[in-house]
Amino acid sequence: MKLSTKGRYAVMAMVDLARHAQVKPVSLSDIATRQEISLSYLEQLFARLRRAGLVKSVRGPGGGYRLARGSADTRVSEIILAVDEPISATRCTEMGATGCRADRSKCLTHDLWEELGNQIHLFLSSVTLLDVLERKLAPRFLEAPAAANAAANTESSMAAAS
Amino acid sequence: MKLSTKGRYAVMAMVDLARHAQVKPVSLSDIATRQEISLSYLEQLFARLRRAGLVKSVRGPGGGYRLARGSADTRVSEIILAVDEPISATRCTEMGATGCRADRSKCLTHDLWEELGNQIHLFLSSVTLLDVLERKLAPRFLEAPAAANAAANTESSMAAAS
DNA sequence: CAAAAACCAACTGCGTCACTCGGATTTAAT
DNA sequence: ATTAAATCCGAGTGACGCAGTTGGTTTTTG
Repeated sequence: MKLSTKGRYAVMAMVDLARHAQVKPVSLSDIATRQEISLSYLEQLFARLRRAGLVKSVRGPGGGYRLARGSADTRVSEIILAVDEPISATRCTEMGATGCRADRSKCLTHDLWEELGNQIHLFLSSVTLLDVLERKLAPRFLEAPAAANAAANTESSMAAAS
Repeated sequence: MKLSTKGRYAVMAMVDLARHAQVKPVSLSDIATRQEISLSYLEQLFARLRRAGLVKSVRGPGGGYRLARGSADTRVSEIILAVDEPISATRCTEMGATGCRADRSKCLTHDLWEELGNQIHLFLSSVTLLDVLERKLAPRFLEAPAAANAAANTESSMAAAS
């Protein structure tokens, strides 16, 4: 999962859409002025979002976009995956068993990137548009037991010893 | 924290260095052939790693690089922060209280990106080079999902972020 | 019909990435 | 002393994605 400002723009726009599309569809020019994003750039982003089935469009005057599903059923990870094109799979990333698993010494880091991708996806798919609107992000990640924090800041001995 | 293939190259090289620098320093040409990375590109990466204090250099024939600290005391997050230049801080990201906090509606997503950055940094700083070598990555993150949530309250995660 | 909106395609300036080239310095080995 | 191995250094290059622009077309409402 790629993390770029492009995905951030898309999420900003989708949050704006979820916030203002209560009664009638929201035009992209409204979002553009509110979020200070270029209209044509928004068009490109929403073309992808529409193809991904995340929004529905209404053409003609008074038209605009609505969420295809509810704001509680639209996850941030879906938005980012919709607008970012899939990773280039340059070296070892994400290629199948043939490309990388064969040579173990070269791809010691493979598991690391895979697990990092899992973490990111886990976090972003745990947050819905409604969560962002209500500023409740990923309660599972904010439970914050103090013990975990202490461990997180001083785990050098742990990691080294084990 | 930016995630690019550049940081991945740096981590690959540093893992290779940690693996082979037992007795004598490791030359970049060795790493280049083993990891299939261009030598001059490695030179640029190691210039940054050296400036960041992660490696030490030995010049002349038989020279090369060593880890400045032990492999158990070198964290993946440090490597990535060393080679990736700081984020461009384009729109709202990471700017202080003045830039973004003022307009709440525009930056509903601010907390989301901040927390995502915290998650990524927390994960990558919990993995050392030794962990990668021994394929023990962040046992806390591989436990049962309920207990594995690396939780961070605001202060500690800010402190860890940088 | 006119205006508002979604649609669409092509192009542009810019920055980063991964890499190359051509050196210079340091230092061990002969 | 010479050679060669290595780090250092700066400049430049092709490709690519990002963010935006231009200039339309279609659809639909009033």
